[in-house]
Amino acid sequence: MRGIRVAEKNTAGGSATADGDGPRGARGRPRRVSMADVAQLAGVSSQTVSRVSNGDAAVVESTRAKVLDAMKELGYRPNSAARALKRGEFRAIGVITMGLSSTGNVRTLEAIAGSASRAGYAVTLIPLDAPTQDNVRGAFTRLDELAVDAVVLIMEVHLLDTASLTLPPHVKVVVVDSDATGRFPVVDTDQRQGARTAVRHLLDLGHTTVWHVAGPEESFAAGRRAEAWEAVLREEGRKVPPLLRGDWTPESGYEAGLRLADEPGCGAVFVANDQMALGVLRAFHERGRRVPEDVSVVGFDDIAEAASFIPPLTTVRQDFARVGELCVDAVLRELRGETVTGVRLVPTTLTERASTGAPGR
Amino acid sequence: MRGIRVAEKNTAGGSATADGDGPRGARGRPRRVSMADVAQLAGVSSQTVSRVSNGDAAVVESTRAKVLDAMKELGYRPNSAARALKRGEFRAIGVITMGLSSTGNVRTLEAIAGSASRAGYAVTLIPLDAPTQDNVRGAFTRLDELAVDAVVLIMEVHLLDTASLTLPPHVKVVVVDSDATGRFPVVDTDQRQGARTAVRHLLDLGHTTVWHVAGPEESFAAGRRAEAWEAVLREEGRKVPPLLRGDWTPESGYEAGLRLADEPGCGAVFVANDQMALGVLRAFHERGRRVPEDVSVVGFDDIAEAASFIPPLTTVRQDFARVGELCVDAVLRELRGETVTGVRLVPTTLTERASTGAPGR
DNA sequence: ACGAGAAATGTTTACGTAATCATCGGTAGC
DNA sequence: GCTACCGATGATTACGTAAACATTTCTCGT
Repeated sequence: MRGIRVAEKNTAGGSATADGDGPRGARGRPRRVSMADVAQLAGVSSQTVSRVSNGDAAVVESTRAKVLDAMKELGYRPNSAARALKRGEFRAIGVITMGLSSTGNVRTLEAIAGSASRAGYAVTLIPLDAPTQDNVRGAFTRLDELAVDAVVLIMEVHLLDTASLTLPPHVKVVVVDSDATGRFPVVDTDQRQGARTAVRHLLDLGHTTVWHVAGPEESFAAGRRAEAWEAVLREEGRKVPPLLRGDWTPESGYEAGLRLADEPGCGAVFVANDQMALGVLRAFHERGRRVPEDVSVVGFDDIAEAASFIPPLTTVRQDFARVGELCVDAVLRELRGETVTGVRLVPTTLTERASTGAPGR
Repeated sequence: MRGIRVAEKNTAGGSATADGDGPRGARGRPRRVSMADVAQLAGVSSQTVSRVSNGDAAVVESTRAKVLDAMKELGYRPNSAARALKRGEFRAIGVITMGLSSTGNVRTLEAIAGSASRAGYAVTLIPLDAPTQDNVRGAFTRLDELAVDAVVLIMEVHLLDTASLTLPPHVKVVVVDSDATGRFPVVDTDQRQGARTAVRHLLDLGHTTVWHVAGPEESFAAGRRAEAWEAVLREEGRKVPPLLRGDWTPESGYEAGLRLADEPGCGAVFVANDQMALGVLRAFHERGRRVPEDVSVVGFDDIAEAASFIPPLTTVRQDFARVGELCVDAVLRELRGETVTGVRLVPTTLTERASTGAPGR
């Protein structure tokens, strides 16, 4: 048993209904306790029970107490299906993600769930097995059969572009990790600012230029980070080395790292995420390129493991909690009927650790 | 715009209702398309629409076609709230987790979401900010206001033990990462088998004994892994070194690693998860203890990063996908009225990489 | 003391679906 | 040709809640 009990009705004694041992349906199957049951026991109308249940109406203290007692005795719980039907809203937010493998998605999801919960909203997870357009289309098609009032899309932009999606008219949408389509509000980490900070940090340390291991081409975030990297170098009149591209995985970072290890002029690398940075560090380690003595490495994300890499990784910390908060905020505004547009960017902070240092020591 | 359109009603021309421009509620507010609207357009009763919508009743082909056409023209979508109210079930599974920071929780959640989706069930995420008993109690209290038919608890056992929780009587429960309380079905990775495999692997390589960095005391999984570690050593008549304890984080692994680095007799370590193993590897690296030449290290989980550690980590792979699958399976059985009891254990596999080798080279 | 007005509570109804029962038309058996 | 039955479809109703409207009770100013 271990301390878990199943709630029992009528624990306080006293029969709930006059005609037997609790509420029963047509076929004698025990029914859940409804407002009518509470109303009967409390000697009030079911509407008064409703008012007490929703807290907001004017009910005199003595009546409220009677109703609350009756609720407690019967173990009354509002039926959310009936509520949703009557109110025309579910108090639920759907989150569509392409898998939970990436730290960013997960942490954003977690923050959304937290904020939503605090606002009295539930979060329904709508996973996509594979990032195919068919799957995306399918998710959108089923959207209005799903019990959600709004949807947060955590998705790379190319899947939104190309699929000709049909959105149910009453479902509100907020997009993360994508650009402003003009139709939906967008919340995202300030990718440019983060990438600029990383590159400038390396230049400030005295490196003549900075190499870049980018994320996949389809990724909006990867594109922005690469753009900002190049922009800073050009602003500062530095040579722009050829760009290497990975797919966010440590393995792809390792591949890129092997190639960088063979570049004699490579003294500083900005890697587009921490997982790839891990691979880069391993490649450098295997090739005898010391970090940070020979090469400095900066990552992006600040995953839980980054502080324990060899060496501990200097990286751009994303504030996923804030992203999630803003998503929920935008969703709630939309549900209130406000028109929310534009892009809200969440700033990053540079976490300096041991993987960066001055060149040529 | 980027290819996203909002669905329009009546695209095929032809007015939906005789009296105006679409269905409207009492206050003229546009209403969602209901069965009645479809029925009117198709010239049948709403009951027939229901039958078509649910697919299972005997409807003649010509009638079905008429109804389907009308549905398409009006853009009809079933109202899940009304459905849930009528059927008395939500077709939704709640997942209660203590945060999504641990890889295991996330991957189990992901697998649950996938399996549930395939079975036509939605997944509602019920996050707990902090693993306090108040929070757990609160989640359980709100459970039957939430639109779920069943709940999967991914939670360390001590929180279940000590909190005197009250479960709504109609909500089915399945537990992960916990022991058999006798009340609920349990699904879990076979912690013992996994740990035994890890320890035996090290002994088979020729190590005289194996040290262990365990997870926190409150964790059921950590306890089982430590027990199995000790059991194997005793079975084999080996010396049982003192147990070190971490809290699953890389930092705690680093602390343990520093201490192990000072133990001259330590040639093999079984670390209870990969994140702590990362910390151990860093500590060994800093202290000049070569892995695997001087010390062998085995982890547990096989996180995405493990293959890119320095050196790549030999670790026990958990089959989270299978765990999620079995959770959903158990939940669905319970919902069908079957009585599901006992523990279902999912086997692990050892992934051999470069962090283990024969001793004393 | 009386009536206006407000506050508290009750009554009716609709939300959209699907189970149940009723009805209608056709068909096979005699 | 009549009845018994079956398959297809329609009509009614309940699920539990909350909005809208109705009624009752109380308070206060004159």
